[in-house]
Amino acid sequence: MDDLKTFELPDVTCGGQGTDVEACACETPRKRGRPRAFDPDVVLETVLELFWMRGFANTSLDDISAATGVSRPSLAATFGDKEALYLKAMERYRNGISGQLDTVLQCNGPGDNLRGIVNRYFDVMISSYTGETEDCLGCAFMCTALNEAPRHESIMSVLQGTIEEFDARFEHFFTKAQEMGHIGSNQDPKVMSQMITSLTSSLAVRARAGASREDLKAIVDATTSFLFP
Amino acid sequence: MDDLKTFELPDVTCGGQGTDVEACACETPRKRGRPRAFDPDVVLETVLELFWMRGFANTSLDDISAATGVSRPSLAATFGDKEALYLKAMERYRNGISGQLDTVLQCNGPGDNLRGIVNRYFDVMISSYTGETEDCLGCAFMCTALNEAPRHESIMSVLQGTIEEFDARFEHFFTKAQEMGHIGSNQDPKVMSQMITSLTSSLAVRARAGASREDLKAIVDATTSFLFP
DNA sequence: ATATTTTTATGCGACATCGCAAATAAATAT
DNA sequence: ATATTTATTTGCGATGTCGCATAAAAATAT
Repeated sequence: MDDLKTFELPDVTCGGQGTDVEACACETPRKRGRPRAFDPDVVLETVLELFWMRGFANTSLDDISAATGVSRPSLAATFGDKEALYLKAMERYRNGISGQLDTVLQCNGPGDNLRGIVNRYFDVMISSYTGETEDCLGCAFMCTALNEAPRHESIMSVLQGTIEEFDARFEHFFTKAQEMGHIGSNQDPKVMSQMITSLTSSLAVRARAGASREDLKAIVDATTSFLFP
Repeated sequence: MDDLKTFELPDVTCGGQGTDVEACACETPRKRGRPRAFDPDVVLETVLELFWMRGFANTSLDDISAATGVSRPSLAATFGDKEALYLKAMERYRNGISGQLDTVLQCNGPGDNLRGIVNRYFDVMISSYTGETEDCLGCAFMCTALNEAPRHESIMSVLQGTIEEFDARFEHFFTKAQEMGHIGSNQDPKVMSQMITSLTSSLAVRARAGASREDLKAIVDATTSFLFP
């Protein structure tokens, strides 16, 4: 059962987070002009929260400026226009999730079975969908990018890329799992993958509509019991 | 196999559509003042298209006025403010889908089996998600309501109601199906229902991201073959 | 110290959006 | 015919939003 170790998926480039202005004196000879008064990553985190809860169109640069304490011209100089800022915030969001999935979608030693791994995956997603506050989060892509995709080619593109990443991840995962005999040779890895991604989008919708962590876990448990008996 | 006929679900109130101004002289003694120069239902159809493709915040009353030929004050007098107009358009959308599901989610005589019924259901949903143009539609609720829900209690409420309607519909459907022995007594109707609703939301997301009718049908076929062998 | 570079602060101008108010138009009731 | 009712048209004012331009500040290079 420990040959599940070979489940790990190829690394997804995970942008350098937590780049503190002061702490980053590791090797940088410090640039020429006036130094930035804010940490771009911290700003992007706040920006993500705003877009996530209010949507792209409903979030003004003034809102962002007020919430981050960074003036509009500084935002523009650092991130570009509103769309570029949105894309950077979403890229960070996606990398954060991807990094967690890289960790969780592999075997943690013997006794770790397929159903356990899949349940861990859903724990990660449920956490990201429900957060730590009372806010109804859901998936930041589904909540905001679905809305904007037809009007912004770049947003459509990143949405498609995210879907493809999830598909590729799970198709690869279940193909490997089948090769090792953890699912029957009569089952289709593609179908298993579709079940997982489908349930994922369903959880995202329900979370946005107010479902609790427990509600979502109950749904996941019932489904994984059925899929991995 | 024809006892599947008892599958039909309770009627969902389906608002009177196609109310033509002239054709509706059936019984109406015609109201007092100046008659309306437009059909509210036709307007709502156009309004839905606008909101669907551009989202709530990105669609201005001026856009709607231009697309429908109805001036802003007339829109306000007929439908109320922007939020009320959105809700009425979405109610019409939902009723349209519900009406189709009432028809399709019941047995059409002997030879109509569970998998056939579920496939018919997905045909309806795929049609509504892909439409007849080149536009990437998806689900109007997921594309727009997920975005606005945290900021508008009424939109959150109609989103929750729609989710509950689908859940109730399929839980009832599979409970009946199980009582009649069309699915094993060891299977959980709730889980089957979750599989269907999950796949539904997945199709909606994929459609919005550009998946074709054929792409979606392939996913549905693979899944229903697995669920109803 | 002075110049150079980069970021920050302030503010203006153009435009879109919404709600509302007043005047006009088209029907029925008496 | 006149009055009444309802819809439509036109237009104004307040607000929000974005992009840009200019001035000030804070660092390094020489």
